[in-house]
Amino acid sequence: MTRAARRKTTIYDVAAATNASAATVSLVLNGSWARYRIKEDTARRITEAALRLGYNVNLTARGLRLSRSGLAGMILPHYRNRFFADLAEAFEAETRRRGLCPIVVSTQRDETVEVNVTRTLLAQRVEFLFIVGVPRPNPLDRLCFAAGVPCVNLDLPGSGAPSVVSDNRGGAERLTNILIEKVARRGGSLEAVLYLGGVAGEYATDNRVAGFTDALRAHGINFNPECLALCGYPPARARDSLSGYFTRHGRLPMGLFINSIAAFEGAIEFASGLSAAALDGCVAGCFDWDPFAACLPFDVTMLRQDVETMMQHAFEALTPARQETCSLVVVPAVLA
Amino acid sequence: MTRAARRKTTIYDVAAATNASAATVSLVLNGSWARYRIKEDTARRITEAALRLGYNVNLTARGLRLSRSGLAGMILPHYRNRFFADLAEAFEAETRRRGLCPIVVSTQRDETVEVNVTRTLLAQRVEFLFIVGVPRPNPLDRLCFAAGVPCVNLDLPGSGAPSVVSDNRGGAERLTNILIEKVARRGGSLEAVLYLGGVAGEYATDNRVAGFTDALRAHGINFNPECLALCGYPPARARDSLSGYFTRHGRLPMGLFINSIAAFEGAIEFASGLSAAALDGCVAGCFDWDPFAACLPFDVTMLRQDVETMMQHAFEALTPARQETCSLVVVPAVLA
DNA sequence: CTGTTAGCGCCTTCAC
DNA sequence: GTGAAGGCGCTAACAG
Repeated sequence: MTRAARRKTTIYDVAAATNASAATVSLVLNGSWARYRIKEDTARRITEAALRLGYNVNLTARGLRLSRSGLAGMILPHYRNRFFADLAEAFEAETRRRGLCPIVVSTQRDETVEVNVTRTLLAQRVEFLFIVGVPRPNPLDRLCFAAGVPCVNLDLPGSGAPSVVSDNRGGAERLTNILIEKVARRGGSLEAVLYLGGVAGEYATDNRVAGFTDALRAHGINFNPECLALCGYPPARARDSLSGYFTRHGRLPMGLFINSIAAFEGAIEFASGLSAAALDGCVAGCFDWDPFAACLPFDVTMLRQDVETMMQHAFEALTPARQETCSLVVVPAVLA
Repeated sequence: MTRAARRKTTIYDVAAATNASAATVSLVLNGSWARYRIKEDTARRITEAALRLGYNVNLTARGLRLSRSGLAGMILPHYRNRFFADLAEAFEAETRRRGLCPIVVSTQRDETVEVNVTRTLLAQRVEFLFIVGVPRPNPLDRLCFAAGVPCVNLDLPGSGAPSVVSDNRGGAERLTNILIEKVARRGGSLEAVLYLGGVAGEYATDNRVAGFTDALRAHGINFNPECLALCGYPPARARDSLSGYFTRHGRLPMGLFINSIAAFEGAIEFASGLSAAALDGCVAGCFDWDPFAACLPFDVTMLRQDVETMMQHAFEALTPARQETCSLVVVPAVLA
């Protein structure tokens, strides 16, 4: 039989092969045959035939019948950093544990793609949807609500559904305190601490900056807006920004608070062109984590977003009651 | 109306609301109404009602009817390096371009998970499956074949389906030549070139080692098995292996051929504890790429697997004729 | 131009 | 213990 001609084997094929009815086959193959007191022999015959014929449930048909697709959806910007990659893997693991099939789709931060993908996933009748790293998730939340599909915003919050985010502010404050302590121990000036990367007006950046300035103020440091280099996300911007600082001050900042791993990449790119002497005595903290960055010959403390805990809260937020409240769960970040 | 009570609106709802039949609604909503010369007014009425009622196709039902799920599957080990992450994103992009919905699932290199996930995806009736980075893909290929679902092995080849892989051997040879040239220009001994990482007996490692030794031989270097530190994949193994070399020889190798990004991570970890003097004059080449690694203060040349081209060949291998041949396409790697 | 009919493969209820 | 029947939502063929 040629490959193209073959139709997949159905419960009817199995039924015909065993002189049983499709209903019996269904009962047996779903394990609920004991409840119907089907003869053990019949059950065995059917199981064997199914195996022999290479039977495989058609989850599409089952989904239609049961109005449950067995699909779970997640959309995220991309897989190219550890935070998103880990989130995707944690989601898949938990999803599989629940007997569902994960559908993770990246949207490259394109709003049109976000909407289209959400529409597609809803049309596929995913049983719930996690919306990760979308700055304005409300339109997507509304789509889910209209479709009666529970959803949760992760990483970036929205008012249209429960949200689970990292403790950007508290984490940044903690990280800054570590930075301050290190600088002080080296006898450096606390004025010379720079915040590098991120975008003003953005949820994560704003909160991290708030934590940063909280810590500075608590140490009696009169805050200077020039300490903020919110130059955006692309590594090249961070590189150029740090380069500019270096040119203006003739040296690196004593302490460097780096907004995220992308900015850190840019900082490293600039630093890699400097002499060892120029780097000496400089300490850094980064709100984000990467295994590569973790083994660099620089004094850098990294904060990791607690993906496991976030995922746990996200799944808890799927219950109908929680869906109504649109609660905001803030998960502490951990030192890497 | 409470959320739980709401049933999703179907074409029947739209039909009832517009005094049309379900078939007409279906035709209109699928855009093929012009072909059936449906009155423009009717079409408009139906379109409007659909929008107003928040109608959304049920792709499950459509899939059942058409025996086409609209789903495309890919399994891969994980998302935690750029090669796999880029592969996943390229797959998604191409898949969406074809009007399909991508399902990418990571298996953590667990054979049981690989089989279960493949089964699930086949049960979801994916229209084809890409199998990425599975050392022994044949069992999975057979499952797909039995289900009549086209599949392609990517990154690691198998004899049960067409395969698309990087030119491990040629790429490694090219990279080694660059390494040799650099070492020679610095007046270093070509004997002191080390291959670090990977596992003997494994497809990718074996081919890369072959390319490595090809290049050495072509330069008249009498091959020494001690130049091969096939210590495995975990960064810590590479770190310890390099540390051992350092202890034995009192210095780093002049040239370092690194099997993959994971080994590079380990090498960096060890190197970060060395003085600048100890690093000076040492050059490295890595068969793999990472944006972070690319901006480190080390002389390292990196080879990137050409994900776009691989993906292109993979999609071409989906045609029935190509499925029969189980061909092997070897895609050149590119300098990063 | 539009409605009717007949399933796609599966599961559940209800007879027998 | 097992089979028959109905229907999940959609679409393609065929009537009108």
